[in-house]
Amino acid sequence: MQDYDLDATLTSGQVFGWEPRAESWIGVVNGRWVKLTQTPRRGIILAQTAEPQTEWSWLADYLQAGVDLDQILATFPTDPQSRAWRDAAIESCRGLRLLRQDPWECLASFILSSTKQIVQIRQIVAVLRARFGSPVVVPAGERPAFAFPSARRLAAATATELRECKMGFRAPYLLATAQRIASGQCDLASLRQMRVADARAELVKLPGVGDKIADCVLLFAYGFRTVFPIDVWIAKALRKYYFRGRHVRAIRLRHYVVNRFGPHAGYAQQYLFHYIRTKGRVTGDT
DNA sequence: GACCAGGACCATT
DNA sequence: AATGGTCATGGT
Repeated sequence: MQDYDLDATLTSGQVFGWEPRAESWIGVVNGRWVKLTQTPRRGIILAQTAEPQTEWSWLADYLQAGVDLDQILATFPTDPQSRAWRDAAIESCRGLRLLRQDPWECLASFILSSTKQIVQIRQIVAVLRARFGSPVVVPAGERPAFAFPSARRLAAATATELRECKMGFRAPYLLATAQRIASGQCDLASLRQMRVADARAELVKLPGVGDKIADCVLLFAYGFRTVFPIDVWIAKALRKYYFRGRHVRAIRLRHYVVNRFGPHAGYAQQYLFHYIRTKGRVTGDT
C-alpha cells in the first residue's frame, strides 16, 4: 500500500493493542490474530493470519487502506496560523492514517487512558486482554494472544479484579460502562446511524466518559472525521499556534476548532498530535 | 523525589 | 459557569 506509515499509525495514540516484534506488528482484529509487516522500500503491508482467509475486507476496513490520503491532506487548513505546523506535520507524518476500530474496544481503551501515558495504556490493555480476553488461534510457535474482552465479560468482573490490571481509579468507570453496554442500556451499534452530536450525547452518558474520550471514540471507531479531540497535548499546541501561547479555557478551544479544520478535522488533529509528540517542541502554559 | 500523563467527577465558589 | 481537589499508577 502506498502512502501508508504503519509504524506511525499504530503508535500515534489512537490504538493501544498492537505489539511490536521483529520488524512486525502483532494484534487481534475481529477476533483474528494478525501479523503486519511493512516492506522497507515500497511500503507494502503484508498480513499473516493464523488461519487461511478467503477475504480480507475486515482488515482493509480496519486499516482504512482504501482511503485517499492526498485528498484528505489537501483539506487541511491553510491560514497563516495553521501554516506554521501544517506543512511540517504533513512532511514528517505522511502516511499516518486513522484506523476504523471496534467501538467497544476503543471506548474501553480510552476510558483507561485518562491521565495515563500511552506506554502505560498499552500495558493496561495488554494485562486486561491476557486476564479477561478470549484466546485466539495463533500460528505454531507464536505466543498466546487474546482478543479484547467483551463488555459482557468485563461486566461480570469485580472492581477489585479490574484494579489488579493496574487501571487504578478507572476500574469502577470501566466496570459501570461495561455493565451498561452488556445490559443493552446503551447500544453502541445504534450510534453508527446517528448524527455526531446525538452519538456524542449518548457516549457522555456513560461513566468515565467526557467530551474528550467521546470524541476519540467518535473519530477512531465510528469514523466521524469532523470530530476533533482536545487533550492536553492538543490544547498546548492550539494555544501555541493560535493564541500566542496564552492560556485559553477548554470551552473556548472547543468552540474555536469547530469549522476551522475542515471536513477531515479529525485527521488534522491526529497529524498535529503526532507531529508535536514526535518532532515538535510545544511550550507554553497549561 | 517531584512532576506529569490522549480526564472525569464532585464539591465549592 | 468556573475553578480546585481527587482519584491510582508508573515513566521520566
